[in-house]
Amino acid sequence: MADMTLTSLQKEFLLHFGEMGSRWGINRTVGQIYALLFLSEAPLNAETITEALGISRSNTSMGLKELQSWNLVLLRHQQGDRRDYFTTPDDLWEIVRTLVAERRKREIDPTLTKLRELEMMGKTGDPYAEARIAELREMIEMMTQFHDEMNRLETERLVQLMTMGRTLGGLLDKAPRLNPFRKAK
Amino acid sequence: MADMTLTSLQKEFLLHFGEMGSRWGINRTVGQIYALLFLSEAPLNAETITEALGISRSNTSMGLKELQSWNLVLLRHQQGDRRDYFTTPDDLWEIVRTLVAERRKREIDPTLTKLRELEMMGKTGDPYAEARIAELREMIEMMTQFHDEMNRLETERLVQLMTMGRTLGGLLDKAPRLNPFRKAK
DNA sequence: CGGCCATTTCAGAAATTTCTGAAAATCATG
DNA sequence: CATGATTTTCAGAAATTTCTGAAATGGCCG
Repeated sequence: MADMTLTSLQKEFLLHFGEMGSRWGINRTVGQIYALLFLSEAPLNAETITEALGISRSNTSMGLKELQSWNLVLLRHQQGDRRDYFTTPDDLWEIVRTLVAERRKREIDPTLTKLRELEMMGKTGDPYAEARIAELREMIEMMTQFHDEMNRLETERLVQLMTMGRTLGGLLDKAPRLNPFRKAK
Repeated sequence: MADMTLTSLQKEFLLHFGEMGSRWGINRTVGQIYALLFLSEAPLNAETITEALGISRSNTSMGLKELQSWNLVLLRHQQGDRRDYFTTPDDLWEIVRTLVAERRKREIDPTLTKLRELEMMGKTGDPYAEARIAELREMIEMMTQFHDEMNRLETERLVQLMTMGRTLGGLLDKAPRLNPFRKAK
């Protein structure tokens, strides 16, 4: 295995990601595996990760599986070595796009589906709840459509948009108004 | 207590929020309490919530405390009744703003602080990790600044921006370019 | 002050999630 | 198709989180 003495920088970063893991909807181990890969220039194999983090080999396997299900790691192979090596994308913007897409898939889309389903139920004798649900569905649709738009922009454009600062408000004056939308109460 | 027979619409919505709770970083009970308040036109007191959800009074108390720490519920009082009554804001945009702000506070800000702290460590003998950490910090700063900007817009403007659709890309051509930023590799 | 109603706290019980070691599956290669 | 290296699965153990009932706290009113 590559020498797996971690620098104090790596150690601290990795412990932080571990602690934050629970807040981000992944567990400590998964957070730490990700952090380790993120800071490693070269791809790492499961055995190296296991040693570096002092966890069981099976736990590493499950953690990597979880990261793969999030599309957060890339699988690489080395010439003449059958083991799997993992990395994270170099491009941070790609990472963020993936993260947002996956979170949307897990945290938003199922709710959108459920809301549409509830609206299909028809009259329920609770007009207030029906209205609230419809309103919520509309808002989520608007936000996911906006996300789709942002996602369509190339990275350079996205950065341009994000660094616009105060101009954002003024810019809207120049935009044609489409889809006039009722003002929120 | 107000009659707490739930309609089937309420029941389904509430169960869904309960299930999603874990994905959203709150627990089932907290999700259900929020869902119930969200669909109720009138504010509810703890006893009513307890009965409606079939949980213990103390669990309700803890759940409400959690929701208050997220600023997701409003406390109301009724004339001649000493009990606390809770609701959610009518304005969904306000709810989303709060949600995003709180998530940022819990999920992003501590990491930003930690990254800055790690950068203070100075030379660590791991230039790649140092560079990666700096790059991550820069990106998070850019995104949080963008969030601050969006947050500064009034709701009407925000809706206008979000409903712009395809025009978004074209609009950028009209914007003055500030802060040219290196293209991602 | 004392009684009463409402809410919070908290220690332990219950439920859920995470982790491990051992066994099973996979799969390239001789 | 047998071998050995690698990865995955999975049942139970360990750790963590959530929930409860009982006791403590808080505060209003007479």
